[in-house]
Amino acid sequence: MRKPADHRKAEIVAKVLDLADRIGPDRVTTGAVATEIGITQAALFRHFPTKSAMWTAVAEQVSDWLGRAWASALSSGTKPLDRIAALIAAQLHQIAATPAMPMLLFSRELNVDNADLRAAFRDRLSAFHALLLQEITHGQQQGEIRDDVTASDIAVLLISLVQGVAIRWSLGSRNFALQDEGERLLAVQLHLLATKGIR
Amino acid sequence: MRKPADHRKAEIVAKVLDLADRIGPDRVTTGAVATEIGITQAALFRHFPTKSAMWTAVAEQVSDWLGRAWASALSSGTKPLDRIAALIAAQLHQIAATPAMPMLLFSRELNVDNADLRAAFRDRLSAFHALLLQEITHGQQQGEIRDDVTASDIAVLLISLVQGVAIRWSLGSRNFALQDEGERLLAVQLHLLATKGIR
DNA sequence: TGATTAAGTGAGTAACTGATCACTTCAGGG
DNA sequence: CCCTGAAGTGATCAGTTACTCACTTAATCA
Repeated sequence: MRKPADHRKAEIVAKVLDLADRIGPDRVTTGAVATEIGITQAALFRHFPTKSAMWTAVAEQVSDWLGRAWASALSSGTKPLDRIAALIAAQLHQIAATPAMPMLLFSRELNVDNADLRAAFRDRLSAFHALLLQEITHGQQQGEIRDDVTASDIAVLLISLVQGVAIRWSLGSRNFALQDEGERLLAVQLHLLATKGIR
Repeated sequence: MRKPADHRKAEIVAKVLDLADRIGPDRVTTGAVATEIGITQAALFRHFPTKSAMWTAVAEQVSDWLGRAWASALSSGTKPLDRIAALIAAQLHQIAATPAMPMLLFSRELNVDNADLRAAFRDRLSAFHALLLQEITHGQQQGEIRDDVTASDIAVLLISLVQGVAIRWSLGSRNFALQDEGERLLAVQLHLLATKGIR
């Protein structure tokens, strides 16, 4: 059962992500990936020169997904608060669909072995920060968001919210719906931020 | 150069934490620990039956530190807001002093290999949540904290703040002071929470 | 048709890791 | 003074992992 190269590559990337979720990023071995796909371990190296290259391909895949999700979030709604909520929701959705992501952020692969992977994720995170910052600033200019707190601090608080919920979801055996819980807390935080007329 | 058993045990635990910080928790090998201490790899197993046991000892050490830090934080100040700030500051201080902790939360060792370790950390996290919850509730009763948001949600927001800052600090090569940045953001969040008289 | 070549195989290898074991060293108590 | 037992050593083992290589298979196309 031979498959054309691009198909196999995509299949490998998907399996790496799947295994990373099920057994942890640093437990993903070339052997496990290969046998689960149904080919020999040696065959993997026909498609990727090294194991690191597989992870780099995974990072590109995830980066691509995130980019698309953000773009579509930004094109929904016109009010800054709505767009912010859409951005956060997209982020939560991506994490739920790629449960290995929180773990991946702290994996040995990313932090020690693969500098490219690390750089890729850092770029993506700061891009998200920039997008949020822009919307928050607009929100403050339009009076939707209180301006007695700097936009950058608000962005960090919102990003932290996502990460905190994701961690709790990840460590807590995923015993609640990440998306729902995240959006509930987001509503709370946005309520705090929208409240104008400080005493 | 022989050392009494307790001293060696403590030395091993400290070295495991040190190495976990420098090269990642899952890269800590018995060989590396031993040679950095200056003994043979085999000698480690005079003090711990398995490698897992070393990690369990590490968890007990960290748990102990956290417990003490929280207790001392709670005994400082009388106003709930002060005590909350002290709790968060203690947490930030512990993370800064034990930089391996965020990574450890997502290590293979904790998530896959060592169920005891996992349980120990989860217990500690929920204990922290409980402490925060209590202080927040007091704060609401005394009118220091707005009560149009549930205490539990506030607790999650504060914990998320810590985790979010820790992640940013960890991924960003620690290019800012975790403690300062964390306390600055905490002040912002507490400002949002303290503001009464919503319109 | 026959040559080319991408995809896959099976059998390896070198390096590393956790753990074991027989043996040595040495301090303290009877 | 010698005996016991804790602490350490050096050699070694079995298992795992990433990666290699000579070789086969099969689809494509000139």
